Amino acid sequence: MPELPEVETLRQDLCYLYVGRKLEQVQVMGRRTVRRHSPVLLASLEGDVLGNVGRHGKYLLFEWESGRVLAAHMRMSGQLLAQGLGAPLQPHTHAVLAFEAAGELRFVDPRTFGELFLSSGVAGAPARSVPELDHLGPDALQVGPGYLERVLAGRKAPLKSLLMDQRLLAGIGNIYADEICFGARLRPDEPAGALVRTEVRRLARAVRNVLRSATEKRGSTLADRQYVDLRGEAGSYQAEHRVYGRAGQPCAVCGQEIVLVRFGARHAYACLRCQR
DNA sequence: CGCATATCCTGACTGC
DNA sequence: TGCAGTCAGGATATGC
Repeated sequence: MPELPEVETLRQDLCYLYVGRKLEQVQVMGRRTVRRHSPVLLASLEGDVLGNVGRHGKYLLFEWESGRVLAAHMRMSGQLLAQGLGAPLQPHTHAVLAFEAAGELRFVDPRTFGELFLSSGVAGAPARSVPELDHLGPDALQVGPGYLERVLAGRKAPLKSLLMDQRLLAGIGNIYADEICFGARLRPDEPAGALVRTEVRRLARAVRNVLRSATEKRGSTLADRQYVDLRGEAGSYQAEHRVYGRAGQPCAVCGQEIVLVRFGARHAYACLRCQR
């Protein structure tokens, strides 16, 4: 389930493989994948040249030379895969973009939560020019301590819930929320508004450090291999996870057992000795 | 408004 | 071995 580091890895590879290439043919098989508008609208991109691939939070933004923007979100099980022209279609392939002399880009998604849509906005301008994404907060790599202090003040919801709230900051999901809380030495189930200034500063540093390091390692690929890169290869940040999925294992810092903390219907992995 | 909960969906896993 | 039940959790809708 791609979060910011995985989506950023996809973005970089997409730029390398497809920017400057002409889109030859679009096929949409999954009605649910293209659900915001008629699937045939995507075919109007045929003949367009890819100018850039941007990202805001977990959204990929394909910016075409015509000025149009194709947005993609993988949600839980979506994958973007680069394949040779006409290679056998794997199950749950919902869309295929065939590029001139660059093979096919395929959207594969068993659970069909992911989506593709052509934005009513225009490329070239900042991400704000995609009106469908207006509700998102700033990209998580762009936020600093001042912003976090402002949006967390007075909030009673658990810190982890707010870190994952895309309206506050965009790009953090389940795995990195846990790793960020550990990096900041803060309890994920603590009311977010209870943080004092030095703690918010630690949080801002952890957001940046964890997301940066994870992107350098090309993201996290778990045993279910729900996230793999364009070539189907795994990331390697899972080896650096300090708490996520490590219940029962000793904390790398203090040796105390990592536990699964439950709060409401949610849960988080944490070291309760290191984290407040 | 803020916060919690149900929903979408398939595949992997658990327990009988 | 098979099969029902549970869980995974990103975004959105709705309920309080």
